Amino acid sequence: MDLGDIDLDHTLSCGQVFRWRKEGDRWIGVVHGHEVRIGQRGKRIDLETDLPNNVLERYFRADDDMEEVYAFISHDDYVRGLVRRFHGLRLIRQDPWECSASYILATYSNIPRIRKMIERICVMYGSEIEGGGHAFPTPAQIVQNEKGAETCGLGFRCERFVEFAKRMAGGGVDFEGLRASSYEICHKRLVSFEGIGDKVADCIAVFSLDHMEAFPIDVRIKRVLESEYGVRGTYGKVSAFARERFGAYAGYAQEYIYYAEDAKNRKEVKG
DNA sequence: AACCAGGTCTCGA
DNA sequence: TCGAGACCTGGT
Repeated sequence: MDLGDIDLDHTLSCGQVFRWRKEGDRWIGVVHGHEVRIGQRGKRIDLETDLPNNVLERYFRADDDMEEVYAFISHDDYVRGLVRRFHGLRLIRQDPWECSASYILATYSNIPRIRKMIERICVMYGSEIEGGGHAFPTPAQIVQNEKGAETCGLGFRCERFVEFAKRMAGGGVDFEGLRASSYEICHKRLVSFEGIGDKVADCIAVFSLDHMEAFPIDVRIKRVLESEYGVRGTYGKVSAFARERFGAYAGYAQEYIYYAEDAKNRKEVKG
Protein backbone atom coordinates (compact mmCIF):
# COMPACT_ATOMS: atom_id res chain seq x y z
CA MET A 1 0.00 0.00 0.00
CA ASP A 2 1.27 3.47 -0.86
CA LEU A 3 0.27 6.27 1.49
CA GLY A 4 2.64 8.71 -0.14
CA ASP A 5 4.51 11.30 1.89
CA ILE A 6 3.23 10.60 5.39
CA ASP A 7 4.47 10.58 8.98
CA LEU A 8 2.15 8.31 10.93
CA ASP A 9 3.26 9.55 14.35
CA HIS A 10 2.49 13.18 13.56
CA THR A 11 -0.68 12.29 11.70
CA LEU A 12 -2.20 10.13 14.43
CA SER A 13 -1.06 12.06 17.50
CA CYS A 14 -1.81 15.63 16.41
CA GLY A 15 -5.29 15.59 17.93
CA GLN A 16 -7.53 15.32 14.87
CA VAL A 17 -8.58 11.72 15.64
CA PHE A 18 -9.38 10.32 19.06
CA ARG A 19 -9.48 6.54 18.79
CA TRP A 20 -5.86 5.68 17.92
CA ARG A 21 -3.29 4.52 20.45
CA LYS A 22 0.32 3.46 20.08
CA GLU A 23 1.49 0.11 21.38
CA GLY A 24 5.19 -0.45 20.93
CA ASP A 25 6.00 0.77 17.46
CA ARG A 26 2.54 0.25 16.02
CA TRP A 27 -0.62 2.30 16.00
CA ILE A 28 -3.93 0.57 16.73
CA GLY A 29 -7.23 2.10 15.76
CA VAL A 30 -10.73 1.42 14.49
CA VAL A 31 -11.64 2.65 11.02
CA HIS A 32 -15.12 2.19 9.57
CA GLY A 33 -15.82 -0.58 12.05
CA HIS A 34 -12.60 -2.53 11.48
CA GLU A 35 -9.50 -2.75 13.60
CA VAL A 36 -6.36 -1.43 11.96
CA ARG A 37 -2.82 -2.06 13.12
CA ILE A 38 -0.27 -0.01 11.31
CA GLY A 39 3.40 0.81 11.74
CA GLN A 40 6.02 2.76 9.85
CA ARG A 41 9.78 2.49 9.43
CA GLY A 42 11.01 5.13 7.06
CA LYS A 43 8.92 4.89 3.94
CA ARG A 44 7.88 1.33 4.67
CA ILE A 45 4.36 0.82 6.03
CA ASP A 46 3.43 -2.47 7.65
CA LEU A 47 -0.24 -3.07 7.95
CA GLU A 48 -2.60 -5.53 9.57
CA THR A 49 -6.30 -5.18 8.81
CA ASP A 50 -9.09 -6.69 6.79
CA LEU A 51 -9.98 -3.33 5.29
CA PRO A 52 -9.18 -3.03 1.59
CA ASN A 53 -6.20 -0.86 0.70
CA ASN A 54 -8.22 1.68 -1.20
CA VAL A 55 -10.36 2.38 1.87
CA LEU A 56 -7.29 3.10 3.97
CA GLU A 57 -5.71 5.20 1.24
CA ARG A 58 -8.87 7.25 1.21
CA TYR A 59 -8.87 7.51 5.01
CA PHE A 60 -5.26 8.73 5.07
CA ARG A 61 -5.87 11.11 2.16
CA ALA A 62 -3.19 9.46 0.06
CA ASP A 63 -4.65 11.42 -2.84
CA ASP A 64 -3.46 14.75 -1.46
CA ASP A 65 -0.50 16.23 -3.30
CA MET A 66 1.62 17.34 -0.36
CA GLU A 67 3.97 19.39 -2.50
CA GLU A 68 0.99 21.42 -3.58
CA VAL A 69 -0.32 21.64 -0.02
CA TYR A 70 3.03 22.90 1.27
CA ALA A 71 3.30 25.38 -1.58
CA PHE A 72 -0.11 26.80 -0.71
CA ILE A 73 0.39 27.22 3.02
CA SER A 74 4.10 28.18 3.20
CA HIS A 75 3.47 31.91 3.18
CA ASP A 76 5.85 32.94 5.94
CA ASP A 77 8.74 31.75 8.09
CA TYR A 78 6.44 30.68 10.87
CA VAL A 79 4.45 28.16 8.83
CA ARG A 80 7.47 27.16 6.76
CA GLY A 81 9.20 26.22 10.01
CA LEU A 82 6.24 24.11 11.11
CA VAL A 83 6.11 22.33 7.77
CA ARG A 84 9.78 21.47 8.15
CA ARG A 85 9.41 20.29 11.77
CA PHE A 86 6.29 18.22 11.25
CA HIS A 87 6.79 17.16 7.65
CA GLY A 88 4.43 14.33 6.76
CA LEU A 89 1.61 15.34 9.07
CA ARG A 90 -1.49 14.74 7.00
CA LEU A 91 -5.13 15.46 7.48
CA ILE A 92 -7.31 12.38 7.78
CA ARG A 93 -10.61 11.89 5.96
CA GLN A 94 -12.87 10.75 8.80
CA ASP A 95 -16.38 9.40 8.58
CA PRO A 96 -18.66 12.49 8.76
CA TRP A 97 -21.02 11.08 11.37
CA GLU A 98 -18.23 9.89 13.67
CA CYS A 99 -16.42 13.18 13.18
CA SER A 100 -19.50 15.25 13.98
CA ALA A 101 -20.40 13.26 17.06
CA SER A 102 -16.80 13.32 18.29
CA TYR A 103 -16.38 17.07 17.94
CA ILE A 104 -19.75 17.75 19.55
CA LEU A 105 -18.30 15.88 22.53
CA ALA A 106 -14.98 17.72 22.22
CA THR A 107 -16.64 21.02 23.11
CA TYR A 108 -14.96 22.88 25.99
CA SER A 109 -12.98 19.84 27.11
CA ASN A 110 -9.50 18.38 26.72
CA ILE A 111 -8.13 15.58 24.61
CA PRO A 112 -7.59 12.95 27.34
CA ARG A 113 -11.14 13.42 28.50
CA ILE A 114 -12.54 13.49 24.96
CA ARG A 115 -10.88 10.16 24.28
CA LYS A 116 -12.48 8.68 27.38
CA MET A 117 -15.94 10.01 26.56
CA ILE A 118 -15.73 8.53 23.07
CA GLU A 119 -14.40 5.23 24.31
CA ARG A 120 -17.25 4.91 26.82
CA ILE A 121 -19.74 5.69 24.05
CA CYS A 122 -18.21 2.99 21.86
CA VAL A 123 -18.28 0.38 24.64
CA MET A 124 -21.83 1.32 25.60
CA TYR A 125 -23.30 1.31 22.09
CA GLY A 126 -20.86 0.13 19.46
CA SER A 127 -20.85 -3.34 17.92
CA GLU A 128 -18.05 -5.64 18.99
CA ILE A 129 -15.47 -6.11 16.31
CA GLU A 130 -12.76 -8.60 15.54
CA GLY A 131 -9.76 -7.88 17.72
CA GLY A 132 -11.86 -7.24 20.83
CA GLY A 133 -12.67 -3.56 20.34
CA HIS A 134 -15.86 -1.74 19.48
CA ALA A 135 -16.99 0.07 16.38
CA PHE A 136 -18.11 3.66 16.68
CA PRO A 137 -21.87 3.35 17.23
CA THR A 138 -24.42 4.08 14.53
CA PRO A 139 -27.04 6.79 15.19
CA ALA A 140 -29.68 4.05 15.39
CA GLN A 141 -27.79 2.26 18.16
CA ILE A 142 -27.77 5.43 20.24
CA VAL A 143 -31.41 6.31 19.63
CA GLN A 144 -32.37 2.81 20.68
CA ASN A 145 -31.18 3.53 24.23
CA GLU A 146 -31.06 7.24 24.96
CA LYS A 147 -30.56 6.77 28.69
CA GLY A 148 -27.34 4.90 28.12
CA ALA A 149 -25.52 8.08 27.22
CA GLU A 150 -26.22 9.56 30.64
CA THR A 151 -23.73 7.21 32.28
CA CYS A 152 -20.90 8.04 29.88
CA GLY A 153 -19.68 11.19 31.63
CA LEU A 154 -20.58 13.57 28.82
CA GLY A 155 -21.85 16.37 31.07
CA PHE A 156 -23.79 19.09 29.29
CA ARG A 157 -22.79 17.56 25.93
CA CYS A 158 -25.04 14.54 26.53
CA GLU A 159 -28.26 16.14 25.33
CA ARG A 160 -26.59 17.63 22.26
CA PHE A 161 -25.02 14.31 21.42
CA VAL A 162 -28.27 12.36 21.65
CA GLU A 163 -30.24 15.02 19.80
CA PHE A 164 -27.76 14.95 16.94
CA ALA A 165 -27.92 11.16 16.81
CA LYS A 166 -31.70 11.42 16.56
CA ARG A 167 -31.41 13.93 13.77
CA MET A 168 -28.99 11.65 11.95
CA ALA A 169 -31.16 8.57 12.47
CA GLY A 170 -34.10 10.49 11.07
CA GLY A 171 -32.16 11.16 7.91
CA GLY A 172 -31.97 14.90 8.63
CA VAL A 173 -28.32 15.30 7.70
CA ASP A 174 -27.19 14.96 4.11
CA PHE A 175 -23.42 14.76 4.47
CA GLU A 176 -22.79 13.85 0.85
CA GLY A 177 -24.78 16.87 -0.21
CA LEU A 178 -22.63 19.02 2.06
CA ARG A 179 -19.46 17.45 0.69
CA ALA A 180 -20.53 18.39 -2.82
CA SER A 181 -21.58 21.91 -1.86
CA SER A 182 -19.38 24.93 -1.28
CA TYR A 183 -17.57 25.48 2.01
CA GLU A 184 -19.84 28.43 2.79
CA ILE A 185 -23.05 26.46 2.30
CA CYS A 186 -21.64 23.53 4.23
CA HIS A 187 -20.62 25.68 7.19
CA LYS A 188 -23.94 27.51 7.26
CA ARG A 189 -25.89 24.26 7.26
CA LEU A 190 -23.78 22.59 9.95
CA VAL A 191 -24.06 25.57 12.27
CA SER A 192 -27.84 25.25 12.15
CA PHE A 193 -27.66 22.07 14.24
CA GLU A 194 -27.86 22.24 18.01
CA GLY A 195 -24.44 21.75 19.56
CA ILE A 196 -22.56 22.70 16.41
CA GLY A 197 -21.12 26.19 16.36
CA ASP A 198 -18.55 27.86 14.10
CA LYS A 199 -15.58 25.88 15.36
CA VAL A 200 -17.12 22.40 15.35
CA ALA A 201 -18.64 23.08 11.93
CA ASP A 202 -15.17 23.85 10.58
CA CYS A 203 -13.76 20.68 12.15
CA ILE A 204 -16.43 18.59 10.45
CA ALA A 205 -15.91 20.43 7.16
CA VAL A 206 -12.15 19.95 7.03
CA PHE A 207 -11.77 16.58 8.79
CA SER A 208 -14.57 14.74 7.03
CA LEU A 209 -16.15 16.67 4.17
CA ASP A 210 -13.16 17.63 2.02
CA HIS A 211 -13.52 21.37 2.61
CA MET A 212 -9.82 21.91 3.09
CA GLU A 213 -10.15 25.68 3.27
CA ALA A 214 -12.03 25.41 6.56
CA PHE A 215 -9.89 26.73 9.42
CA PRO A 216 -11.18 25.71 12.87
CA ILE A 217 -10.29 28.23 15.56
CA ASP A 218 -10.03 27.10 19.16
CA VAL A 219 -8.41 29.03 22.02
CA ARG A 220 -4.87 28.00 21.06
CA ILE A 221 -5.22 28.87 17.40
CA LYS A 222 -6.81 32.15 18.41
CA ARG A 223 -3.80 33.04 20.54
CA VAL A 224 -1.35 32.17 17.75
CA LEU A 225 -3.22 34.19 15.15
CA GLU A 226 -3.03 37.19 17.41
CA SER A 227 0.63 36.79 18.36
CA GLU A 228 1.94 35.79 14.92
CA TYR A 229 -0.30 37.85 12.68
CA GLY A 230 -1.86 40.46 14.94
CA VAL A 231 -5.34 39.31 13.99
CA ARG A 232 -8.21 39.39 16.47
CA GLY A 233 -11.95 39.82 16.50
CA THR A 234 -14.97 37.65 15.84
CA TYR A 235 -14.70 34.06 14.69
CA GLY A 236 -15.88 34.98 11.22
CA LYS A 237 -13.32 37.72 10.83
CA VAL A 238 -10.35 35.69 12.05
CA SER A 239 -11.21 32.55 10.08
CA ALA A 240 -11.77 34.62 6.93
CA PHE A 241 -8.27 36.04 7.37
CA ALA A 242 -6.84 32.52 7.64
CA ARG A 243 -8.68 31.24 4.58
CA GLU A 244 -7.49 34.22 2.60
CA ARG A 245 -3.89 33.78 3.70
CA PHE A 246 -3.55 29.98 3.41
CA GLY A 247 -6.02 29.48 0.62
CA ALA A 248 -7.49 26.17 -0.46
CA TYR A 249 -5.44 24.24 2.14
CA ALA A 250 -5.95 26.50 5.15
CA GLY A 251 -7.08 23.47 7.14
CA TYR A 252 -3.64 21.94 6.78
CA ALA A 253 -2.03 25.11 8.10
CA GLN A 254 -4.39 24.99 11.05
CA GLU A 255 -3.42 21.45 11.95
CA TYR A 256 0.30 22.16 11.80
CA ILE A 257 -0.20 25.18 14.08
CA TYR A 258 -2.38 23.22 16.48
CA TYR A 259 0.16 20.40 16.69
CA ALA A 260 3.00 22.84 17.27
CA GLU A 261 1.14 24.38 20.20
CA ASP A 262 0.41 20.91 21.54
CA ALA A 263 4.11 20.03 21.37
CA LYS A 264 4.92 23.24 23.24
CA ASN A 265 2.56 22.27 26.05
CA ARG A 266 4.02 18.80 26.35
CA LYS A 267 7.50 20.25 26.65
CA GLU A 268 6.42 22.74 29.31
CA VAL A 269 4.74 20.05 31.36
CA LYS A 270 7.88 17.97 31.37
CA GLY A 271 9.75 21.04 32.61
C1' DA B 1 -6.12 22.92 45.03
C1' DA B 2 -7.43 25.92 41.67
C1' DC B 3 -7.37 26.53 36.91
C1' DC B 4 -8.58 25.40 32.38
C1' DA B 5 -10.14 22.78 28.51
C1' DG B 6 -10.15 21.38 20.10
C1' DG B 7 -17.09 26.07 22.43
C1' DT B 8 -21.97 26.80 22.32
C1' DC B 9 -25.93 29.05 23.89
C1' DT B 10 -28.44 32.72 25.78
C1' DC B 11 -29.23 37.27 26.61
C1' DG B 12 -28.85 42.18 26.88
C1' DA B 13 -26.87 46.53 24.46
C1' DT C 1 -24.16 41.98 15.22
C1' DC C 2 -21.24 41.79 19.23
C1' DG C 3 -19.43 40.85 23.97
C1' DA C 4 -20.22 38.73 28.52
C1' DG C 5 -21.57 34.68 31.62
C1' DA C 6 -22.92 30.23 32.49
C1' DC C 7 -21.85 25.60 31.86
C1' DC C 8 -20.68 19.36 33.39
C1' DT C 9 -16.60 17.27 34.50
C1' DG C 10 -12.10 15.76 35.17
C1' DG C 11 -6.96 16.47 33.66
C1' DT C 12 -2.97 18.66 35.14
